[in-house]
Amino acid sequence: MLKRFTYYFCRKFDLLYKNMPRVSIKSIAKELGVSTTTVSLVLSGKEKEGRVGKDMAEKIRQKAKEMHYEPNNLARGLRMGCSQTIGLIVADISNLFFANLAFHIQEHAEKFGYSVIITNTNESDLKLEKMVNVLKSRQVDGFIIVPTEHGKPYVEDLVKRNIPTVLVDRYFPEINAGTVVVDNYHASVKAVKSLIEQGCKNIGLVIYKSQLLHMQERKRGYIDAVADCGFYNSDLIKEINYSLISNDVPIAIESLLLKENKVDGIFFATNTLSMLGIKQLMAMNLQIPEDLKVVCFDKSDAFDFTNIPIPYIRQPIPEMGKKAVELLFEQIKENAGDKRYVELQASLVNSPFS
Amino acid sequence: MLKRFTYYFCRKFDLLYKNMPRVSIKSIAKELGVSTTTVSLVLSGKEKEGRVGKDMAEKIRQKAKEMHYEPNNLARGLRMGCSQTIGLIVADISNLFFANLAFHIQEHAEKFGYSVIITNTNESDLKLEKMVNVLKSRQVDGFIIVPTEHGKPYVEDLVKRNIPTVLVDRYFPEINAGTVVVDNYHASVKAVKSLIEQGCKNIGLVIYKSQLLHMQERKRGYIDAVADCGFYNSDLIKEINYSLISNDVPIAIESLLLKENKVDGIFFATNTLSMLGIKQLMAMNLQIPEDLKVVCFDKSDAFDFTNIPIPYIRQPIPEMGKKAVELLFEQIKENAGDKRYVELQASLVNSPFS
DNA sequence: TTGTAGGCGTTATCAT
DNA sequence: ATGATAACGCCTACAA
Repeated sequence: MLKRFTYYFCRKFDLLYKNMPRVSIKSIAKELGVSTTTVSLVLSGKEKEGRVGKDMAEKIRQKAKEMHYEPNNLARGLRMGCSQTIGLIVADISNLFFANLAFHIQEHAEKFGYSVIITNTNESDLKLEKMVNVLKSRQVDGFIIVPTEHGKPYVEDLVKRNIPTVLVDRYFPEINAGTVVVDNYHASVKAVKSLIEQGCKNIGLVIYKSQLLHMQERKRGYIDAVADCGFYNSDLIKEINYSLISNDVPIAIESLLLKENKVDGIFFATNTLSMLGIKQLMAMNLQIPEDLKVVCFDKSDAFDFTNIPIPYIRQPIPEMGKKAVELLFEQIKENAGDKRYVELQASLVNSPFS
Repeated sequence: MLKRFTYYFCRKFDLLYKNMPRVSIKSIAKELGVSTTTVSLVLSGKEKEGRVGKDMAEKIRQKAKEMHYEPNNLARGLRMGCSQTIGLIVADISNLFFANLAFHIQEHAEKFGYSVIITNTNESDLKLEKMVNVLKSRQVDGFIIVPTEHGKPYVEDLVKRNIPTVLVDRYFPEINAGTVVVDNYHASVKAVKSLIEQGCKNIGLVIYKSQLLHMQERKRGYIDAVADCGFYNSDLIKEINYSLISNDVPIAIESLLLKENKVDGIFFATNTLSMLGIKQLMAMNLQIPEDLKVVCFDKSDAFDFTNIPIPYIRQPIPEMGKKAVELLFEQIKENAGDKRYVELQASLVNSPFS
């Protein structure tokens, strides 16, 4: 990827330089007739070890404030070899799950003086590759990634190059990257069992068609749970193509309700699927939970909107974000060999009484 | 703001340098026995004007790919005086409206080789100030800001310093910054009129208590619309404190339904307010639209979830994001004097049949 | 306690 | 057509 972006706009700075001379450590030093070393020492809080005079230090701080000095993080990053920046790659920041995740990652990273550059893949492997390169160019100190369906090679490459990398939500067990996921298998089991306990015998599954392990685990959880009660029927598993959801979910729902299937419960494996699915159920005038019981993976805003109780699996998003940042910092700090794999437990929540 | 962040982690690079020497223009040059100038010229696509030999150029590109060269944007930013980065400050990235806005800003900025650093204020003025400084330090080429209640001074300061700045959603008309908003006044009028057309005579307003102009405009639109029909009654305006919404919205709703008020329609001025409000209406077992008609500002995921038709004002978020980036680039390119003010029209949508 | 100088990776200017 | 060099702003060994 050597394609370079054209720099349309930078000419502006030819002008800017003359109008507004950037205030730098050097200009402060000149102003006070001291060396840049002294100023740098003071302004980066190293005056203690740096042995700078008490009054000198005060004078410098004073002047810096007066001149509205702001450190240049590009220069510092260049010098120090690290940018204090995290690259976050998610599928789509406008999805509530990722937006929440991003929020918590940011809030936690900020405490350590780190900023976050967020980019979207829109589930495209190509875009993942591109974004990895963009962020690499920007010298991010590490990556937090929600990988795409076939994104493994790009993640693998990062790990091979010893670039701090943490996977969230989705993961590749054979790759030695930091990993933060929920226990998708047991979460699914829990969800399905709850339907069974309510008396469901024909439970349908609506899930994405994907090789990604987190989806496979959710499916496996479903299968084991229904099989355990002798209710397994592969016709009740509806695998939806990501790019065709709006079309395929209603079809799947209708199929599940045909008389040969006649499900009495449905497990939706993601929030988007559940949104579309329940909408379809409504359109078909089915009463939840009277006619049909439902349980979902991930909450949707919609759930506490109605008076229909829709139980869902709650992933601990704040913890996931926090853990992801923690694992990343571990890698950034010390280039340890083995990365940590963190599995969090999800809980079953009965909306809207949560 | 001279407080400096401590650099916990950078020692890592003392190691890294030895393990994995960064491949730079210089290392490519050395490898090929040419000067860095030549390499730079080729790799930044300036070989045409730069008059570099056809075969030389090819050799360099070849080598660069072979060595996995990635340009260092920190260095380039330092040299060029611009970072190809936009600082985006929103209230809360986990809110669907801002998440959507951020998505479209990113997608558009990316086309020009720009990255976006997103930060949240959580509606705190202090945090806005902090974030402006953080992003300044990172040498962002410009700001796109959703300001906080009392954020004016910080925006003003940016503008005074000639730093490209665009306000979105909320704005200060007396500040000469680029501005992208919807016509909140007419949107509100439209919303309220639609209730009136459906026969409502006692229309309540649930809105944030805020001096911000966009809220004031929504309120003004409501007032003018009801006054125009002779239905104005100030008791029907409920102003909610942002930090107390979960508490105050239900109270407001209940108050609107007391027999002395007995509203037959409610206009919610934001999506968060509508979520909480409608939830409360449900809890009170009121049928929409039979018992009470409703209209909202901004959509919520929830709306197409039920079979209840909930009309809402749709802000053109993709266009807003695109326009914001455009206005920003205009400022970055040429330090023009007057900034543009762009007002977009919002439309009334009848969910779920949109 | 303070100063000097070199270099991080780029690009721009000026030579050759 | 290519090269040498300086500079962007910062940090830090090493002097003084």
